[in-house]
Amino acid sequence: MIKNDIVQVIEKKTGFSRMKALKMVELILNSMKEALSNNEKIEIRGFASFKIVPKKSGFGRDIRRKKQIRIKGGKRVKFRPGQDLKKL
Amino acid sequence: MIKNDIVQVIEKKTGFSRMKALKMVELILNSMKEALSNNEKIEIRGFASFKIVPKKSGFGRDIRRKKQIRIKGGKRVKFRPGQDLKKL
DNA sequence: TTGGACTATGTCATTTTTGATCATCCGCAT
DNA sequence: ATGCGGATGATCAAAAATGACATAGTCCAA
Repeated sequence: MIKNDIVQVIEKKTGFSRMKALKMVELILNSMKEALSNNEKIEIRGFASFKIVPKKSGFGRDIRRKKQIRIKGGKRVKFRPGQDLKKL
Repeated sequence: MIKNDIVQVIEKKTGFSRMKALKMVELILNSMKEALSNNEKIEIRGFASFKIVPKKSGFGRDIRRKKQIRIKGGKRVKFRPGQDLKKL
């Protein structure tokens, strides 16, 4: 499923034009991205929760050169599936 | 951020009633849940991708009894943040 | 429709998650 | 506004993800 598939669902279920449906999807995704950008957690019961956690990883590996690589800290988005997504 | 926060964004940006805005959010989340239920992966460029992967974990732990617990296989939803969510 | 931009894949060592359970906290439907 | 059902945190050991990079594959804006 890609973004356009979701847009089509909106079109069918609401009768909106493709552009209007696309706008709906973008609005929702953008508001979620913005919340995460502000280090805010998101919790949607029955779907999932997302939250920002500090990144501590220290090493990785460059396969080609077969040597370790230093990984800088930062932030990560932690995802946790909600109940509905656990019953799969 | 909770579901209602997203609904409010839709209300403001579109002028929809709360109920209509809520319906939009539900429609989108449900279509995503349904896709995952069908073992379908979801890929939204710039946001994130979700896909179903087999659960292989074999052990867990019961704190109270302090002993290992066998964990049965199943499915998991793997989440990968898109580019926009990595620039946080 | 097309190509530019973004994602998947494969690799290794270290970091992080997983999973059951209970109590506490909180989303959100009524 | 309330309460019910769902989510979080803590715990430990084993299992899986992370991260850089190049290539192949694909999403999606114009």
